[in-house]
Amino acid sequence: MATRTRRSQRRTEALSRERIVEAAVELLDATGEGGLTFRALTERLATGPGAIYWHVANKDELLDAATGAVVTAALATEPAEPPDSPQDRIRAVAFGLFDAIEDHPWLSTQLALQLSRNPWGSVTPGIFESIGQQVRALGVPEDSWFTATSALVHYILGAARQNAANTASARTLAPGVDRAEFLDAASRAWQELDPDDYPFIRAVAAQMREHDDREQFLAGIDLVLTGITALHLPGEQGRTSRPAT
Amino acid sequence: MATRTRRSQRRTEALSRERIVEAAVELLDATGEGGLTFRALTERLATGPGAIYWHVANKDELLDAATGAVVTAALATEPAEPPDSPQDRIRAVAFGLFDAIEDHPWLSTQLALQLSRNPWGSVTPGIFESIGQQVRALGVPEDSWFTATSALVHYILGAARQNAANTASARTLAPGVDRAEFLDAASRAWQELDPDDYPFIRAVAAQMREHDDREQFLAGIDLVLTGITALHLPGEQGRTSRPAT
DNA sequence: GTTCCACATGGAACGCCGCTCCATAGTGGA
DNA sequence: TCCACTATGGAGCGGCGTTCCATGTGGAAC
Repeated sequence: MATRTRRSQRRTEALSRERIVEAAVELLDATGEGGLTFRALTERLATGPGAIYWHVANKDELLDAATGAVVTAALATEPAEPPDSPQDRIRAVAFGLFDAIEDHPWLSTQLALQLSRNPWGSVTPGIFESIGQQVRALGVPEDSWFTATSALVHYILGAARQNAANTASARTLAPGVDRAEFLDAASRAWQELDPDDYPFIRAVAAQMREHDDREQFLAGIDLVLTGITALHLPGEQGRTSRPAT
Repeated sequence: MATRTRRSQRRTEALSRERIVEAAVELLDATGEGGLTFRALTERLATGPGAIYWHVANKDELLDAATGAVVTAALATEPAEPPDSPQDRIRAVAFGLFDAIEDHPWLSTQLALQLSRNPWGSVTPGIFESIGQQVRALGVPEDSWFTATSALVHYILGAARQNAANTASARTLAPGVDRAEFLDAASRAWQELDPDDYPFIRAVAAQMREHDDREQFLAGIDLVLTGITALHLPGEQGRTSRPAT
């Protein structure tokens, strides 16, 4: 967040970390994960590698910054109808990330990498914070905050990733075929798996054909929310007999 | 463990896809994700790239095969005490994956990549199948199988990944410092974040210092299981409970 | 026992990558 | 006016995944 309000425009347009990250996001959106190259970036910005490396340490940092920029924007967008409960706010955050991952397919991979490589960088804590604040607002006891938030975040990111992968596969494998047709074909392929090895996947394949993505995603969130409510807020829903740890 | 009963040994030892994958896993374990190189692999196997490419299409396929081999082994290992309920079997599968990811840090990244790139390859369906069969055994109605299984799988892989990232960070950043000291330091760092931007993370940082990883992991699984039970098995809420560890 | 050929091998080389180095142009302060 | 410093862009390095191809090899056919 450097204050680059100065009028120091050496060339037609000043180079800045912000402009580099912006170009990186555009490049990723346009050409996919493999399309972000320092050579492609230098061409698009009409400069050389040295100039870029003056503002950015290396490619990983650039990818992190691009991921952070998109995620921050996704977390900042306000939902259409203002949520009036913590549950609705969690759903709003979840769909914000869901849509961002669908709009930027590379984000899926990048978030996963960020979560496994340096989980406590700048991006992940932002997501945890957004969800965690609502978990707290639900009234979950403090010693369960981390568990509840983890369950929500991991489901949200995992399911959104899987959804985006379906969309991407549909686009890549058969550009003319739309998503529904792709899922239909995939569903039929799963049903031809060995019944002895994959009885469950075969059985579940049928419903894949006619499911609504967002509804499915929402159902998973509600499942986790139900678990949180039942386990930690015994007054409001079913009580369970499991003693607190 | 490899059945090398064939007599077709052209050289001192025959090259085979199996032996290549085995060497790749060893290389990944020893030198990390970046250590798997076709050059390192040719040296270790005392051969040339051409010989390897005869058995394996490209590096991605090799990584997939290595991931598949480790995951299959993890799913196949029987738990110490035989589980007698679907819940226990789910916990056993979860800990099998948890331990595998902890033993092979590269697996974390690789599973995430596999889930986002081609989610319906050979590895992911195996995991879905293992969990899904137990979800079915729980008595969950068929139209909720996918949702329940997704929630479990995504939590398991996400939480295991995060745990492995902590272990790996502890090893990488300070080889002499053990995991507890690392978490302690990280916890203190989080508590110094801006209270306005990160109130939740700050508050949660304290419990990170003294939590037990496996217990925490288990608590998340039980949370999702509770959600499944409460939402889909209204009559049997007590069934989620487990004996105190 | 000899011939033969498809399978299998390993080394050389190609193109692209991230990244470093460096000469130098522009710019604000003394 | 000059200087010190920031910022730039191009040339080039080492390493990567991958391809190509000449050559070795062992079992089947005769």
